[in-house]
Amino acid sequence: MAPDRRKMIVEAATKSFSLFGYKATTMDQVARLANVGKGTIYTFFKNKEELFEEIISTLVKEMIAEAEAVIQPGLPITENVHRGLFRILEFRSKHQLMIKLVQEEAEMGTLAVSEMLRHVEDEIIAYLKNKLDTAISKGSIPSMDTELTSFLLLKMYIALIFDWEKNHEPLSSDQIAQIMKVFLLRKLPN
Amino acid sequence: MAPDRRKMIVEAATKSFSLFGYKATTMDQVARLANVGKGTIYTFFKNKEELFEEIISTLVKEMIAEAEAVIQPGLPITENVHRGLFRILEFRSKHQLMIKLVQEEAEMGTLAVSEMLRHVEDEIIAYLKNKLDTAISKGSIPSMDTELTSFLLLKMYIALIFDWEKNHEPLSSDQIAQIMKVFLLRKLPN
DNA sequence: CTTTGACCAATTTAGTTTTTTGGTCATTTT
DNA sequence: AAAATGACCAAAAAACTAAATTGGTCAAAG
Repeated sequence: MAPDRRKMIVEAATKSFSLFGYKATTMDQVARLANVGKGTIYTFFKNKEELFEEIISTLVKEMIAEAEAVIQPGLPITENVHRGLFRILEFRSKHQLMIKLVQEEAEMGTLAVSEMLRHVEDEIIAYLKNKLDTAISKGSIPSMDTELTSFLLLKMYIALIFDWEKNHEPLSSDQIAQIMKVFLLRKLPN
Repeated sequence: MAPDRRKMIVEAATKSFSLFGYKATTMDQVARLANVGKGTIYTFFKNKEELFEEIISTLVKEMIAEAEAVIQPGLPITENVHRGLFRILEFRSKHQLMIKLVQEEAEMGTLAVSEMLRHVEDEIIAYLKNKLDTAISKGSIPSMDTELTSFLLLKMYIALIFDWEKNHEPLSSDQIAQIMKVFLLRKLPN
């Protein structure tokens, strides 16, 4: 039963990134936590950033699995887009690694972290766009620029959930759902 | 012909803030540029931040004057809101002081600057809300939550004009106008 | 062939000194 | 007397330095 070193490394790194952030996580620490020599890490990953990438990639997959889990085929597409997006942003604001990374970007502006968060955003938009394209081909919503719409939907959700609350009473899930419908049921330029 | 010292101070400070940003502008420099003893500044302004506030307040007034200048009473409200907002964001992205402040916030995170930019945003939203309230009372657009709508409109504009361009071809003014119409002509929850 | 940790250049941090800064106020100018 | 000034000060920031840490390598061990 040779231990799966790669897996141990990824688990150790995930834990450390979640706890201390990207910058404050040292490769020595990851090696120690993973019960592995430091050099071993470099047989699986070219460098620290690539290890980080693998972890974020897993996180994005989890995120999308979460979204898929709340989507119900019987419901209208507008409701499902809302549920999925809402779940993704909930995930984003509850998941320890995400919390830590967002915090690190805000207060230290670590470059690798900014790039990774941007990448996550792009993945969410791509996922959303895919859903919209399918819905259009099925005739559930009018044809539109799905790239632009996905982009706007995500930006709006982020603004409504994270920025609006800084000055106002939080919006109910229903209110947010209504706002989104305005977008999906009207034709946007394409 | 006693020189208007207050005015000279404000002009010198505006120039210096625009050129070097808030932090890098020293009160000594402002005094020198204004041909005034340093103590004189403090007979007009309680401190550096209050001087900054006065300048930003003037800038907001200019901004709104710019918006008013492109608004034409004959046009539909949706067109006018688009014109005004577009002009405001154009101003924001062209005006030297604004450019410098946005840059300073991004790369140094100066607290006083963040607060001031937030304040500017709030003023724009308040201006917009006022326009929408008037339009509703005249029956030009359906009744809606104007605070929320103004907030969303501004956030969307910023996303479309500044964020979208990072990955995509810039949108035409017409495209942006269309997106905005979707918002103004449909009832949002209130 | 895989794994390792001592090793190294390069970067970061911590500790210290020096300089600069916002703001005051006794003195000067008008 | 009222307004304006700039030398002055405590506090904050910048510059400098020494010390410690880091990501990554590689010869040796397993």
